[in-house]
Amino acid sequence: MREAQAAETREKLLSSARRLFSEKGYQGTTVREINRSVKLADGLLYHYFPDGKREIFRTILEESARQSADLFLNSGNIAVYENLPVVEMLEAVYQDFSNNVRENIDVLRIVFREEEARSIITDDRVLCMIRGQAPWFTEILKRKYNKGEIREMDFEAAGVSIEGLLFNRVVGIVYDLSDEGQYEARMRLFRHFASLWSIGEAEEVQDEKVPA
Amino acid sequence: MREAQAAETREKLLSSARRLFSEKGYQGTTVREINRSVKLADGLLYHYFPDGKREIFRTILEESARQSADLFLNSGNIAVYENLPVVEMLEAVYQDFSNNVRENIDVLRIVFREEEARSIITDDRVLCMIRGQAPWFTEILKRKYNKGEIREMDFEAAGVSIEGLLFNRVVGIVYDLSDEGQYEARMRLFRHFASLWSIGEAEEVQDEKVPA
Amino acid sequence: MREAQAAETREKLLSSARRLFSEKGYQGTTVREINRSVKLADGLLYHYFPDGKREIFRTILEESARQSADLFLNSGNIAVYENLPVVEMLEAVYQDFSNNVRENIDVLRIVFREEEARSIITDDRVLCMIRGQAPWFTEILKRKYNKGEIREMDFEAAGVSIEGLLFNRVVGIVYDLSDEGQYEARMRLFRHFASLWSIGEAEEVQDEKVPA
Amino acid sequence: MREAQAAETREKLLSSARRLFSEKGYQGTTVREINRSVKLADGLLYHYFPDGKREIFRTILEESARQSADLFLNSGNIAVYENLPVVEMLEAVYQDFSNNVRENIDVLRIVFREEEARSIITDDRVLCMIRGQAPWFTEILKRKYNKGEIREMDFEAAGVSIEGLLFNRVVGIVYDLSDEGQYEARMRLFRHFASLWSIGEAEEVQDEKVPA
DNA sequence: AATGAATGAGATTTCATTCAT
DNA sequence: GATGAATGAAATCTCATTCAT
Repeated sequence: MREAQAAETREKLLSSARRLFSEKGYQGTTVREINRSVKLADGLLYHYFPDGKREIFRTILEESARQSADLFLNSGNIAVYENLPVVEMLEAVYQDFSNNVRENIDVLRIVFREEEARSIITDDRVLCMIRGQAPWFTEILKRKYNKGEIREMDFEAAGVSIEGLLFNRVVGIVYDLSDEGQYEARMRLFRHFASLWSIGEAEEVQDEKVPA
Repeated sequence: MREAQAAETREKLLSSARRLFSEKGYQGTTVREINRSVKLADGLLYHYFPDGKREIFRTILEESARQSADLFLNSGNIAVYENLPVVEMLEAVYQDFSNNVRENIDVLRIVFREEEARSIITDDRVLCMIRGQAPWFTEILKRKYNKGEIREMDFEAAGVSIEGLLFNRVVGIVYDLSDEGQYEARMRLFRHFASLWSIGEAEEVQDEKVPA
Repeated sequence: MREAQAAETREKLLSSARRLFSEKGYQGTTVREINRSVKLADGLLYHYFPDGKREIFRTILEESARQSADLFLNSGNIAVYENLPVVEMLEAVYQDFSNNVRENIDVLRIVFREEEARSIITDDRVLCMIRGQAPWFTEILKRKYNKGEIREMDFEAAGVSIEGLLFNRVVGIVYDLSDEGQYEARMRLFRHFASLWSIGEAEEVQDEKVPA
Repeated sequence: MREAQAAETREKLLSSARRLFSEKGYQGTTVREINRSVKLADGLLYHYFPDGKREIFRTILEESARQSADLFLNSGNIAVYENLPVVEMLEAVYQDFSNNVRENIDVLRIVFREEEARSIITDDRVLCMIRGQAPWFTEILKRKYNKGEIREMDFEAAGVSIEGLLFNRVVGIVYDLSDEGQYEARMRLFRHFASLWSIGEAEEVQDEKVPA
């Protein structure tokens, strides 16, 4: 009862602070704002987080790091993806990835903004992606090759290049660059990859215009 | 003389503030720090920037926006690039682009961190890249196709995918993700693209490991 | 308890600020001085008056305007005054009025000094007096006429002229022009009016010198 | 030439500062504002007034004190006034006095606002008036009595009461309380005095209403 | 647990004045 | 005489944190 309420208050504090930090930055958010946003008396925050603002910040990031062991694509979906044709597979990966990012948008924005956040999320799965760690996409491509759906190639390099596209998507979401009206452009890009990867002769569409 | 000295003082203020804003963020940088960093009295900043911290911040971004009409790759280099073999061309583009980014790293970090900065740099060439604007790379590929160096494909889509890689590089530099020791991994990626684009049969290397 | 103490702190701030503003002017009073004068920490004023110096200034004037509906003579005294002989009546009015002014001296000084104060105290009873608003004195004179104590005259004009004398007293108190040693001069003035207003022949004293 | 220009600059500084001090108060006026108002470089004011803002303030008041030996009514007009009928005489005195006040309005406003000003203008002719110093009005009344135009009375007391009315006028002008539409009310007051002072029986108008 | 009054260090900004040119 | 860059003390205000109730 009392414990449950306390836990609830703690959670409300964390999630409200997370939203505020994400919107206005750590320094741009005042402790008073956090308190007001959950209708808490000024001193009480220090009951839940004795070290104050800094502790609430660290807690948000640490809990986030713990929870998001599978922040991004979990390998469980590999089986689903491998059975889709290339273009559909790419779009499915893209959509799932985008949704995962959107669910973690507050913490991602904090990570992009605050240097200290990046030192807390040490094993972060976000920024490291651009270095080419995420063997699952490589795995999918290899399976498709084994089924004879795509040609032989450097599957790891191909995985890295797709990761790059996905990482761009993270940045796009973090910085509110809408992908409205980008569906056709994206499809065209996916078809382009499908064509490059295809076994026979390329049947690329070339006259279309990529929409702005 | 005196005018020149005044202009120099103004420049020192601007560049010192730019560096501090980039390192510690707008809110994390105090006016006092800016003044100390140029060894000037507390009130002087208001002589050059009567609206204070805000004005010096806007000025940094506005002047940067004006100067960096060609912040990234200028089309003048197209002729150089088109005469290089694909892998070398990609590496040259990558290096030139990285250098351009490094030269503007302070402003870029500010733009990534501060929401207000993004509302000032409205026509920015940074974030917009991920939407696929930069026809110059497409142009290079078409020329190479006309020379018979690469196969036919959707050149615009190919351009967009390379832009994506370059944009990843921007983020990498902004967030201090070193590319030391990444040379081989990058080369492998470039060779992968070269292979996909090549006219004859692919001679891809597949057994190598991309280093972490 | 705690609420009462908070209210007391607020009151101490208000009355200390009122005194300081009255002595040294709005701009001549520092927030620090106000805080020191009530032995409180620098930030506390903003707890009670979030808009700071400005707000405490407005509050002083607004509360004063509300409380001083009967800033000056209240008509309840008319019955007392009408039963006194003319000279005694004038002296009684003068003394009561002077006391009322002295009780409000701080706010009056602020009103005389600060333009903004005059825009807050819009329905002020101070400056408007010189335009001849205060029907109560006219009423007293009429009653005395009805009792046969004074001659017929333009009672309203007579009221206005006495108001003028009282207003001079306001200015005298505001600007610390003591009326010590002015008792005889004042009496002479009152006797002069009594004589002018008297029914029979004037028995004016004429050889006396009004002291400087 | 050069001296003349210097004197002119000095005068411009003084009169501009006088206006600014009168409008915004001593503390509310910045040295920079004064300099800008006469298009002077920042440091140059200290050439003309080595002690800066304070010296310019003292100079304004000291020069004003010297020049306005006859700030108010000069006795030279007594001859004119004594030949007018009472009501016309009072109106003439009122108008001349009002004009004199208006000509000195800037300094008067400074004197009303700034305590220090009142310590500089020690022999001031303004505030002292309310203490009954201005024998000239007494003199006029005596002359009128000698001509048989008014009855015998305490002429000095009468002088003091008229001074009070005039002093109210000073305050009215200083505080921008217009006397538009007050002409009839004033005339009625003057007729009231004329009636009280008249030799025969009073023929007072009593039914009129004094306009608000 | 809860409240919000109180603290005080530190931030931004102002401004009279000085001084090198 | 003239300029305006430079100075630095002091003002207003913010805000994380503490603490008595």
